[in-house]
Amino acid sequence: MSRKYIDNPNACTLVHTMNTIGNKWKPIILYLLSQGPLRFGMLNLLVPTISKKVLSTQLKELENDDLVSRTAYAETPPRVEYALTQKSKGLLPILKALSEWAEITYPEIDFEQCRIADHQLKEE
Amino acid sequence: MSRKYIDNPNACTLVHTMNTIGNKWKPIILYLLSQGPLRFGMLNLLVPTISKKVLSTQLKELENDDLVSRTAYAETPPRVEYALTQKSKGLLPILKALSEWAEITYPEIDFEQCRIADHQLKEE
DNA sequence: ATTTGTGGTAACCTCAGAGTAACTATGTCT
DNA sequence: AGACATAGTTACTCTGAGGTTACCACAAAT
Repeated sequence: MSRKYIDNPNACTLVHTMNTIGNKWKPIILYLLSQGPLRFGMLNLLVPTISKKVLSTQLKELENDDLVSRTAYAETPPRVEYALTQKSKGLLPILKALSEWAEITYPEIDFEQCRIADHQLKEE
Repeated sequence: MSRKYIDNPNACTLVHTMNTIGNKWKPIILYLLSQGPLRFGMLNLLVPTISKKVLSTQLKELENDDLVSRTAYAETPPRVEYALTQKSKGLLPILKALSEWAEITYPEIDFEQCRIADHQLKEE
């Protein structure tokens, strides 16, 4: 047997990457932050179907993996801003490539349907 | 509010991509197949910690998404070969980029530890 | 007659991730 | 005094992805 799992450490890094960002919410969070820092409440507005608990968990995990930075301002009511880090900025072109790949590969899927989320958004 | 979920359909395609290949086993299956077609049993050997049932499920889903082709030969005992498709071949450079990103971003992680899987492999 | 090899399927179980709803701290506004 | 706003936490439930074990069909080999 010439081809062995042992010869494929790349597969391991892939598994790790998927464990890190390959879940239901993290790609979308990273994508939204790619356009600038956002507050907790604004993230919650932009992704109306995520619960505060889950959003909190995801952000904490992203912070642990150094993919998101958290800045709390000592005000009342509190203000907390989340932003991308150097590590996650390196990920952006890859996320973009994944996005384009899906668009090209599955032209029959209407990705615009996400717009339903718009109904739940308020104007600023 | 200028930045809306509605303005970010890219995020939707990301979610879709992650739903399609962002789970525990599919990236590793695709990566192994990138070096050539493999039979069911060989995939099971190369990923010794996956159960036959789960491997079967994953391959079926990949086939449904047209990311893997399944060729059964009418022999006894049966022989079935799995291979990448045009769609998944377009994914390979992106998977490679993800892999390299993880290696560069998390240099403290020893991705070589996957080699433990080697103990369970037999020579061909 | 029984075992072997291959590529599965069926029935069942488990547990982490996700969801829900209520609650908190703090200062400001009415 | 009470309501409001932000950024959470706590306690609870629920779902489904993944895991385990046993079994099947078929022909060839022993």
